[in-house]
Amino acid sequence: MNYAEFQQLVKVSKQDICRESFAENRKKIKVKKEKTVVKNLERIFDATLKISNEKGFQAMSMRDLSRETGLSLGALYGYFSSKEELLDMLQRQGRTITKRILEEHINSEVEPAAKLRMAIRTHLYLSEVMQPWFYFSYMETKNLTGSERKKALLSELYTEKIFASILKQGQEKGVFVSRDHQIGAGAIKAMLQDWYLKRRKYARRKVTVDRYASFVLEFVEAFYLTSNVTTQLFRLKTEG
Amino acid sequence: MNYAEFQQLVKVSKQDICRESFAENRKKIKVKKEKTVVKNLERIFDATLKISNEKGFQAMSMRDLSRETGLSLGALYGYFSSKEELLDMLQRQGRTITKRILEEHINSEVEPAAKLRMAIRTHLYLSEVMQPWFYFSYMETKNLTGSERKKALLSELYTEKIFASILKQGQEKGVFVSRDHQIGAGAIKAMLQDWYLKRRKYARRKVTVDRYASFVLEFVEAFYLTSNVTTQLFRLKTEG
DNA sequence: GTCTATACACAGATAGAC
DNA sequence: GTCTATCTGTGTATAGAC
Repeated sequence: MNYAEFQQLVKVSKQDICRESFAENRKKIKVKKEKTVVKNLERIFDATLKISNEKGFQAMSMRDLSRETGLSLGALYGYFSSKEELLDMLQRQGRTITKRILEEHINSEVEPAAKLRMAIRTHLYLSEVMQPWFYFSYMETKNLTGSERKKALLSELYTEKIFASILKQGQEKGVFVSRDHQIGAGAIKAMLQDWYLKRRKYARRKVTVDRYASFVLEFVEAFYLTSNVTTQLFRLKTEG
Repeated sequence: MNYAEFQQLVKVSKQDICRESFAENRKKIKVKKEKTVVKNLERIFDATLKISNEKGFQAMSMRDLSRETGLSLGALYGYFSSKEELLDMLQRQGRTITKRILEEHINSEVEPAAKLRMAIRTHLYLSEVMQPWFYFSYMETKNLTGSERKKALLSELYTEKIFASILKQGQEKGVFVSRDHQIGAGAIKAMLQDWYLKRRKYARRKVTVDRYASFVLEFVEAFYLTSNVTTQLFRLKTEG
């Protein structure tokens, strides 16, 4: 799985989910032609991400969104019934794609060390392709209300649990050193988040996804991988 | 330096800087009695942090702030001339305290490994005492404009540079393994940020600052500390 | 389906009494 | 110094023509 294939995969998923989402909300959405809905919903989502990531979702006015999408104020309200609903739809869509793709990839490995590598790489690739959504989701979760907020927070914890359970499994099998796996999972997640939250920094420094992925992996493996200790010793002896 | 002493230190610093800030902006601030200014400015700052961290600075209305501080709308404008200026003042104040305290502590150590430990511990303590400000600063930087935005971004990079230069120094002296110190500094900062951005998570799990600090240190040292490799080998032999 | 025009609420900010 | 009352702009959302 290389990066180009990954991009294609996400693009297909996006449209799939746009259609699914349309089917679910057929009653709420006034516009009835599926082709029109899918086309315009994607423009609306992209524009929302663009503007919100510049100045925040609250600060984005419907007039801003109208300008960016080329649709009038009235037309916009054919696709959602309130600004808050737009936020909910966008968050839901991203969560669905993320969950689907992460699970597919991680389940393709069974051995803990390989699973860990796959999970880290997949998450980085995914957040690279969908960077605007990841950033948006992180920054705007606090603006959600009620059940949508709950779901967003659960989804955040879900990713962390994936890493925690991989670490735990590896410890039980003896391939990982016995160290706090919950805080460790949080630390891994923090590093993965930095990739999409500080993307400009990494771009400026010309750090690629792959290089970042390698770094995170080495970092984590130096701490957790049992076999790594001997490797380090070897390096120490040969290098000086 | 324990946590209680640290709290006291920050509290004193806060009032100091409130007075300094008042001296600098004597022309802008309409209210003239220093005692009144320092007292009310602190209430205003605290209320702003409280409300903003719940729903964002943009979404906080001046009427919200009036309710929370107990001051009327008119009275509030005696302390700043616009909502944006309030944001700038608050960000500036936090940056000043942070920089001052971080530098004081880090400069008290010279040896790289000790300096690294001190830097990590101090940053965690500081962000624990000033958690509302750290969270606020992170979330609202994008709402700043012009020179204030620039200063905030520079200040963010400044912290990272501290870690990068400690790592580099250690590598030159041979106490740290030769590995990317720039990405490493970013990773350390990401973990430190997680502490104040996800504070509720850690509180729920009953993870204390000290335990988190120890974890981060062990994690980082496993990767960078030259001498650690032999320690790990020893542990591996004795534990199984 | 999409447009323009507009209703209505609420935001930030100020004036002037006390 | 602080209050209440108010000005003016802008926000979300809808109505009704095309």
